[in-house]
Amino acid sequence: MEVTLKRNVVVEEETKVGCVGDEESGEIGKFGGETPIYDRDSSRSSSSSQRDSINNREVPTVIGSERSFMDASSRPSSSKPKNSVTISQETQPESTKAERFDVKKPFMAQTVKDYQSPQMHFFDIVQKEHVKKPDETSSTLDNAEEPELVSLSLGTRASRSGKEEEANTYSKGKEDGMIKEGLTLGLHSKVDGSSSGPSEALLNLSPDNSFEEPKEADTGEPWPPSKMMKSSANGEDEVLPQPPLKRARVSVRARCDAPTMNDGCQWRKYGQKVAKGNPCPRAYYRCTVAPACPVRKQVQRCAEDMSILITTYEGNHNHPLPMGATAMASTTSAAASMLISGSSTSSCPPFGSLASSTANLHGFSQVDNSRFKQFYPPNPSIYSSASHPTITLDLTVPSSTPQYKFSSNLTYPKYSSTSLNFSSSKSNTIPTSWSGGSSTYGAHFYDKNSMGSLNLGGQTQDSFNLSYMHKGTSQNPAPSQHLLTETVANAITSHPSFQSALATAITSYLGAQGAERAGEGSPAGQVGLKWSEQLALAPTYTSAFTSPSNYSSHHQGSSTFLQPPPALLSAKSASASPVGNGEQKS
DNA sequence: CGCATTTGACCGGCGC
DNA sequence: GCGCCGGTCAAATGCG
Repeated sequence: MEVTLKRNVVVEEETKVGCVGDEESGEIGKFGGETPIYDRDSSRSSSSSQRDSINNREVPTVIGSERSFMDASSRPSSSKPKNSVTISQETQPESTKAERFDVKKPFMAQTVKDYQSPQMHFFDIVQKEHVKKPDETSSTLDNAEEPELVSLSLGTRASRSGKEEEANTYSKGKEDGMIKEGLTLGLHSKVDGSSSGPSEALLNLSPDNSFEEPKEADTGEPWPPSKMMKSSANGEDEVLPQPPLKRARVSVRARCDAPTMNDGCQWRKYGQKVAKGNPCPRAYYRCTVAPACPVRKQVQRCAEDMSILITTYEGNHNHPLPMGATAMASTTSAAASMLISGSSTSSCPPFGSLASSTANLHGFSQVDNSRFKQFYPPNPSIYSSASHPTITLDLTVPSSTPQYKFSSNLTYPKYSSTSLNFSSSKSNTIPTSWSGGSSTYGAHFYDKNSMGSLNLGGQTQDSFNLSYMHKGTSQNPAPSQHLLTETVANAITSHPSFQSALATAITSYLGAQGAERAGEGSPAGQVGLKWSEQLALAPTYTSAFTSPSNYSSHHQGSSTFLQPPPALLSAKSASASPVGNGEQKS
């Protein structure tokens, strides 16, 4: 939470990637002068210190420190169902928070407004589509909608039941809020399709889960392959006996002094361990915004560069996200969707035809490998564990102004990993490029939706992967980085998922900086806000990506659309199925 | 007193 | 089958 994504965001896969470390947890604390996250004693003290730091520093941040959320919003322990998440909540800030948010409140309020309208619009569109194409959109979608939004079940099989239960549980708790959630869920389910339904699409990193998880609701949780296999077997899914994928992960590298990045969600630390590849201890957090939220995150310092904090997200939120959390969630979800669609898709039928997915993978992987390795040398260890497809978002930016270049590097054996590198050399200022892309994309997005085809993913991906990636790879096996960059940039631009990911990343990034600066009193914060606003301005795009946490669920839904949920929509649209996992959606 | 964090133990997957 | 390793659990601890 720290919020301070100061500059760079580097994406990496697992923490393993870059870190070499030397230090131990205690040392980590050194960073930032902050409390060492890992260090026990220090941590405690640190915890307090962290808290303080968070509170104090982060204040500027939109959402607030984790802790603040914890306190403010429902705690898991309390298990009280949250009430519907309403915008007001977003603002959540309690009295304490209020202080923090003073500056931002106005912005937030406005932002919320901005989002609402678009979202509403979005929902309408979605509903229309469903109505129009009941058949095509998987049955699941229909299901979801029909009853109440609540039913996430969608096409997914058994897992669904379990998931639904959780979802229900969760929703039950909130009865009041239920409706919204229901919507949210419904959307997700629709969108996601397969996915785990309940959870928000945003974080739905793992397609797999979505299908498989029988029990828990959460999709987020990791399923052992065996389980997955079983479930699949039961199910019908198109899921072939593919090797079970574990949930996709999205790792974000950012420079931060704080022990953890302030992503707007509430997290509770449940474990810490030293991973083999990195001396720096890895901290395990689980989302406490909702009691049953399956989302987990791993935080680890990069040994090489202690200032770099690698945060890996896994799972989908099954609850509305706080405003602050939206950006990150969107980013991660988008990245995940990309990953899924691009690479791991195969595992997830919903995402697209296997063939397409496979093609994507290959293309993607190739590209990455050949070209992007440059950016990120493949680290064998990284992928080794690879049961988890991982996308890395690199937020480390050398210059104060975030530049973005995308490099996707995939080395990937089983799973491709994609990294979005904002730090790269060529840079377009985010705003410029982004804005252009976003707007364009947004238009695109809606169009498609309006058109009724949800399969952004299918076509998009194909086009994206095949066209861009392939071109790059095949045609230009060894293009200069520059070419690569351009190619990638183009691809990204065209690809919704990338865009969304980029947008969110940028947004979050700016927001973070802005927050910091704001805290500092510098105008920069405003800039960040403005930036967000700009994004918001584009109704389509905005709604999808920047929507406030409250809308997160909605947001997800929207995002889902944005991202291509593949096959479901397109290829499989005919079939009922799939579940769509819409998860991915960004 | 309540709660979050810490941390050792435990579990399951994977490779040899 | 064994060991390694990642990830999670849960009792203990300490803070507010």
